[in-house]
Amino acid sequence: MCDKCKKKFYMTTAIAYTSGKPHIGNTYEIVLADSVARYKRLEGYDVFFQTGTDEHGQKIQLKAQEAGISPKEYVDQVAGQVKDIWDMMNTTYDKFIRTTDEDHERQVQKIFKKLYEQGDIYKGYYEGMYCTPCESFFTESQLVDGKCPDCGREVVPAKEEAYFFKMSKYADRLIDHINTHPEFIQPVSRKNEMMNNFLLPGLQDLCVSRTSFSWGIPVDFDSKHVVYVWLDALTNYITGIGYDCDGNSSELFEKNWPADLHLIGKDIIRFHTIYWPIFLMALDLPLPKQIFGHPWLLQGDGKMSKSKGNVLYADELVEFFGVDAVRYFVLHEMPFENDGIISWELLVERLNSDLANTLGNLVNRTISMSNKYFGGIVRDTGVTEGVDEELKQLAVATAGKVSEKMEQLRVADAITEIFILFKRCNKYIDETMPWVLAKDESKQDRLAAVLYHLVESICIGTTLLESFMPETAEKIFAQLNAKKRQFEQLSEFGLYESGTKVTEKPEILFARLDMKEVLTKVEQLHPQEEERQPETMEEEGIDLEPKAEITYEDFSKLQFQVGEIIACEEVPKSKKLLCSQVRIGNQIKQIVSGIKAHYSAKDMVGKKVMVLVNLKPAKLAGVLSEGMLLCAEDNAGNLALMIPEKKMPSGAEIS
RNA sequence: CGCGGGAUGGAGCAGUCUGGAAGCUCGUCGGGCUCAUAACCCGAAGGUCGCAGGUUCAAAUCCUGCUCCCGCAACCA
Repeated sequence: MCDKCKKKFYMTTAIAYTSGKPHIGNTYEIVLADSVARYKRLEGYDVFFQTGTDEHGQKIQLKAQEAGISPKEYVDQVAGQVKDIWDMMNTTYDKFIRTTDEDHERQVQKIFKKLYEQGDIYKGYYEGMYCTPCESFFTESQLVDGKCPDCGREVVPAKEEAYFFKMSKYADRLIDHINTHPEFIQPVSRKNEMMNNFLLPGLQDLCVSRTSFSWGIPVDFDSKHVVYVWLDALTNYITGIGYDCDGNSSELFEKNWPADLHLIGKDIIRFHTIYWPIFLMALDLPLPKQIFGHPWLLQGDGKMSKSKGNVLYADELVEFFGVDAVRYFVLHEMPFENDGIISWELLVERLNSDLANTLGNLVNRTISMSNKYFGGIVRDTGVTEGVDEELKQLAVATAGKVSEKMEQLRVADAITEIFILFKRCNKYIDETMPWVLAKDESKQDRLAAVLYHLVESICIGTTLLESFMPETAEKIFAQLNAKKRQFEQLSEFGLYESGTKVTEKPEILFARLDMKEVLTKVEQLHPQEEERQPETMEEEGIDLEPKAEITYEDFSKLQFQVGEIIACEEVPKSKKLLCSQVRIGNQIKQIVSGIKAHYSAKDMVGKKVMVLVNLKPAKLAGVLSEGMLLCAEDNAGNLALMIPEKKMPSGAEIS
């Protein structure tokens, strides 16, 4: 196919927020996208694959402040990290856009202005209660006793100037589009969610500017404001390929827009299926063809956490298992609609059984036999038997099956199809028993044919595998002295050049790993927290950031007393809160505490505990709390109430 | 009644929309084989498909109620 007649395919990932190093979950998305991009290229599409980083916002401004550097320096650092990980994962993006890129910023300003001028964006006021010292807005419901929840001071009704986007104007058009394009939102279950929760009840106008922080793209005609999040972030999909809202868009843009696929996490589906299409309508641009909200990769069984040493980052996993094994795992283990689980144990299991046993060993034994029996020369002697047919048929049918799955973005299933072929190859070896043929002089041609069929099948499977495990595919081809096939050739059997010599020393593709060894190493890397053993045991001490020194006068402001819990119940509608009636001397205070996970309401009753009594009352989950029960907390978040070491009367002062 | 997701043999998942013999991978057990990375191939055991009702000739699948998990949200005082 000539380059010009290739069909274009423009796809993107979400841009990563540069507030910190991306973890395995973020990394999953780029690998998923990369496998789709690579597969589309194999199928003959002219793919443009964009990813990048989202670098504005208050959070980043704060992080930079903490680090004592400028926001720009900070995002440069993190964006570098993100890019390094993307590159380490061997992903073939064509463009890495950063929202701090000059051309992006300029274009966002122009877009903002244009939308303002055509009346889609209007200046309004964000109304609420304002606490001047805290410089913060609060809604009525956030206030505590009508005062600032942060500092407790008076708040005044105030308005903050802000620009809003008129969402409702385009809602009907969007609803119509979604209804007439069932493929627009994937998986379909998300579509209903969007419709029922947001579109049908009526869209609120979206606040698209802020004055409360400065790290953002300034609104050029109103310099107090910076563009707020979505208008900045989402537009990367068009600015990255050269959109210009004055009509001078690049050729790249004209060729590639609308996008064929936005791959995003399920958490930001709303923004991509509602706000983004509406922005595009306002700009009079066609809508992307499909938005796929993938599920999340979760860690372990919930018990896994820092304290168990099972926090997972891509670079660490790659060190243990190699890039392709990690790619394989995240792609294969990730279901289509529900969240998937990743853990060291599962990773080892998959690596051993699928990669080492099924695939690696197949390649290895095939090459070994070719060397042993024919000095490495693989010949097609044409001596076929009935048993060959099944293998051949499967081999030539696999590409079609994989494509079908990929079309639906069922990447895990697509990979499974390829491995079905490899498993069939292993079975074929048992069926044909080359080692028996080898002992019979008259069966030499048959033996050669068997090995040829194996090599040929492996080549077909490996071509398909390249999208998911590029390095491994390359290694296999190198060992077989073969080349990647064209997609159209995958339905032909027998293209491996007869008489080719395979490598003499097959390299182990994936060494089996010992589960215990891996887990031991992991533990060394992330020392487990000491199991809490009630009696003895030297414990690991906990060091905290030291706080500023205080005077005795400061301390004496706090009033601690022993309180007896005379009743306790769970706070309805809350997950962590218990509401206790605490007798302190002769008065009873109601105290709400976030300790439900550690104490049941029944456990609490009768305990004499340490109470901070002169804390300003506050409402928690709507329930008044007039003090604080003091607890010790360990690194794992376990709580222990402070209880007097000897019997003390209720109300006894603690000082 | 804040929003959403989930519950299928020991583990991880598919199947649920469009009812019709409970499936996949791993693990376990037994057997075969020896070219190969203690790998490969075959076979078996193991599930009242969270619970209770209902609809139906037929329910993992549809309806109702409930329980338990997990995210997010919530002022973890």
